[in-house]
Amino acid sequence: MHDIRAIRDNPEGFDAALARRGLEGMSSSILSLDAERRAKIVEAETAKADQNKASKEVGAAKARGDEAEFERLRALVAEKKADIARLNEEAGEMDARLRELLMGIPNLPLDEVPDGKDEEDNVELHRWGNPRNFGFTPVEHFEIAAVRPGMDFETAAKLSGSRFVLLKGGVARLHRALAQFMIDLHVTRHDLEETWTPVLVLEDMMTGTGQLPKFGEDSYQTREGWWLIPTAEVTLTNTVHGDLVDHASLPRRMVAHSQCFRSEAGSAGRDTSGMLRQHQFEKVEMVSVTDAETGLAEHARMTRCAEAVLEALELPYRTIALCTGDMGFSARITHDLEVWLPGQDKYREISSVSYCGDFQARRMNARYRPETGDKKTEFVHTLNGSGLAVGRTLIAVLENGQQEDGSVELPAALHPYLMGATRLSAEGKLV
RNA sequence: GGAGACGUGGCCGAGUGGUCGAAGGCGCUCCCCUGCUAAGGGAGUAGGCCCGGAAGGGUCUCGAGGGUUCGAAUCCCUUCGUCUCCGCCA
Repeated sequence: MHDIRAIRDNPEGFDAALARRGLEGMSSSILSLDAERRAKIVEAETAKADQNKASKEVGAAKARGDEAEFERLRALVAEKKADIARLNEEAGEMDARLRELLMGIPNLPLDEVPDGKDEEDNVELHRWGNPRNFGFTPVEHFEIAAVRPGMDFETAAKLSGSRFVLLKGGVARLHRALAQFMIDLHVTRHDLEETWTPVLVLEDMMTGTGQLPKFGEDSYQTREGWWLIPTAEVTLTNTVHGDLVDHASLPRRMVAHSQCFRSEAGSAGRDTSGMLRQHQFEKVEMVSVTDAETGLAEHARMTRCAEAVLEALELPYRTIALCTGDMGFSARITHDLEVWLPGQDKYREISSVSYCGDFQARRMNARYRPETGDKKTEFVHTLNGSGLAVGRTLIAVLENGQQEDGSVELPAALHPYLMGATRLSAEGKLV
């Protein structure tokens, strides 16, 4: 959520930043509503102050036995009451309207974010690794002989409908091994705290990280009112929801492996074959809670943490800076990692690392008290990034390791997680 | 699922209709004393919103929302959350 005072202080800057996102300027409508609201607050509070004053005097009049004065003040208070109720309601309504308006506006891009309309305008920052020279035409993951017995879309469709998958045998084990490997890497080498979280959350948490109120269509809600998290960003980030945290405890670096649930509303027809885009998938997610001073450095660090996973798995990738038009709602800057998928002959997104500034913290009311300077509280700054999407990493490992005979050679880093197995045979066995 | 209890400031915890934004403790900040791996004494210390150049002032907040009342942390209702016992259960 945006700081109304920041908009008041620099409406032109606010509109200019929105324009970079392809949105129309909104400062004038926001500020006129804000002005109306403040005037109403003054009116309501002045009336209320009068009432409070009279109320106090009522007691005094009663105490000294001045019945006439007592009755007069009582009547005065009663009379004021209706006015106050009306003014308060109007002020509250304006406040709610302003809040709703602000809640629906995406975060502003940092200066270093490249301008652009959509993914076409993203900027590649660097590449790592070289796509293998196969000597045959590589196929997509679900077409590899070694994979077919272990990746069952038909049965999953019977159980749950489209965009689900049932993994079996070596493929299922490889999938599990990947998640374990990622968590271990982050915990032992990157010093992130392993965390295990619920996947059902209260509505306020979804609002806190920005999924609600605007994007409810993208997630699932249970009959009881819980939301299924679309990413562990929701739970990890909201660990500080409503808290005044100790500044010395920052940065807090967390990692969790969780199921994620997405309705994929609006992506009908896209990536329908294979397990690239599912309603339910696993992701290893990193979240940092820090302050304004260290936020950007933390973003670079987190990006490196994600890149390290791909490098350890020997998967070629490129790192791109999302342009203003392609960034998510809550982000001020985002770097995506795209892994090479030879079966598609394309780089595809496998991680997204975003710095949100205090945008989510305002929604969550998550603060810290600086130990120096004035003692005013400050909002924390939050970051999140995939490290990595497990299903997509599985795809990448399979496609990049595929052999002409239909088997798959597996990266050395995974061997210990597979009890020494080094490949998936053409029959789908780990050997 | 049944029964009950609880939700107070950074933390712990008192407060059951006015003198309460709120005792006390802890923590933190500043000062004093002490000259020793410490202790003691004093003062200060909630947040949001609004007005104001500032000083300062107003208003709201004791989980949230609503109600009763001249007046509510304190009474009533609703709701969210937490806990306990019983039942059930991975």
